[in-house]
Amino acid sequence: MIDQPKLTARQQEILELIQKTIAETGAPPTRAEIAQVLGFKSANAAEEHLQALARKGAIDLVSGTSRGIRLKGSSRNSVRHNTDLFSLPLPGFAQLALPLIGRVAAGSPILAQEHVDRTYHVESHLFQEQPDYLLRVRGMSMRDAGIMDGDLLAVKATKEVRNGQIVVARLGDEVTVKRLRRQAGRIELLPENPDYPIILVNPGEPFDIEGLAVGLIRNTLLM
Amino acid sequence: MIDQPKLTARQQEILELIQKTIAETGAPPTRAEIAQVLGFKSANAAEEHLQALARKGAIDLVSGTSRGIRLKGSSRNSVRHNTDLFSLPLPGFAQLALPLIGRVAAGSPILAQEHVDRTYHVESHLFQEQPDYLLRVRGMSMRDAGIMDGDLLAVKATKEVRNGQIVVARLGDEVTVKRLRRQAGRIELLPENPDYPIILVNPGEPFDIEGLAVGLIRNTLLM
DNA sequence: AAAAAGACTGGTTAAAAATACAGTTACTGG
DNA sequence: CCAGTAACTGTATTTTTAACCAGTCTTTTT
Repeated sequence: MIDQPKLTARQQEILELIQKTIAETGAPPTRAEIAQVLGFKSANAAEEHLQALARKGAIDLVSGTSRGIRLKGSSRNSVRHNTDLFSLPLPGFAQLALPLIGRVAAGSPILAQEHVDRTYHVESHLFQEQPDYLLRVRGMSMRDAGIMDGDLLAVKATKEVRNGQIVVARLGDEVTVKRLRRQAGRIELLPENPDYPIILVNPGEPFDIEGLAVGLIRNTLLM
Repeated sequence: MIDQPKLTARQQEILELIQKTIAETGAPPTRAEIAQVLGFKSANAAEEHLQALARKGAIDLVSGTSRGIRLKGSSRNSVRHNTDLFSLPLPGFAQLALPLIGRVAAGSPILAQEHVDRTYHVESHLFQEQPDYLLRVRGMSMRDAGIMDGDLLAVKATKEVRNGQIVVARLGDEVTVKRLRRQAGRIELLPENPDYPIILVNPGEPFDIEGLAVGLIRNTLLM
């Protein structure tokens, strides 16, 4: 057998993670996945460990290909780790941590810590555009668009919104969800419920686009 | 074990290529690699074959993940998997794999493999009750309950439903989402849209409760 | 003590990959 | 004959991923 210079404890950990990922998901992990599982804040830490492992002959790296990690020699017949209850969990997919924003206090930025009720984790591809946070909807002004009181609106924090899209807007201290209409230099916020008034934004009035609605989650369907 | 509808010759070829690629390189192929080997000029051809294989239950597609192809059942000759595919991405956040059911073919069980479009992963505590699958809603019969065409209804596969809850019911070959009303030994399925008729279930007619609506996801909010 | 290696953070960039959409062609079963 | 399915081509867009650079801090090794 080819010699294998001894690995550091950390490198051994990385190697076992690779074996485990292959055993469980059928494919080697990406740098980002390794970093996530081991708690690195930078995928580069994983990259360097992989290069060290490749230098020491434990793995081969296939350049330019995703998940291009190949086990070599004795690494290939890996131990089954699954019986270990305390083994590290693995992501099989990209995950998003979405803070749930409840009431937004007057005047404060929407993503301020004190608004965060809790955090939900969902698959990042659940929505077409990646959201940044969840906003609990208050009131029925968007009822006819199927956005009900208590719903969690998935919002992407951007000011790049197109005409007719549903946006999160701030008018002074008030945060509201409405459909945006920009025409003839005028901005209107349209409710989707005839019982609510159209909001006209007059020039000079405090107004800001906080984000774009990209999806919706309702977890209060039971009764 | 779940049945596997027969594959076309081409689909069988794709499946064998996936098996071969895993055996030789240790990871599943990309769409582009499949296309190159089989001589397709567009990677989309591979994509469509993969989706067909996923519908027929031969593979699982992990959305948004490079080389996110997982062999299932008898296709998985050598690679041992965790019985139920799921480890947790982070301690404390149990993830749920929810198959998305698209069209439900006449007469077949709702969870039949060929209906599964793809699998989404969400945190298991996102909804009050743990769902078993997502059902793509068709039509506007529940509009006034905020359930719109194209929405993904999170459904718990149970027959234990209470009066007034929103359920997935089967009437013969038809699967429908309605509010349930049981009174005086009579069962009614109520739409939440005055344009749709109340469905009266007469005794003796084929009728079954497929599940309970526990939540909703809308990923088609953008326009 | 100085140099080297190990273990990271943080940011950038370009290629790889997934995936959507609009078509085309051929075949198949009512 | 028509609708539906299978099997593609071609284009486009966005996310994922690999890979590199510049640092910091600590532990080994010489």
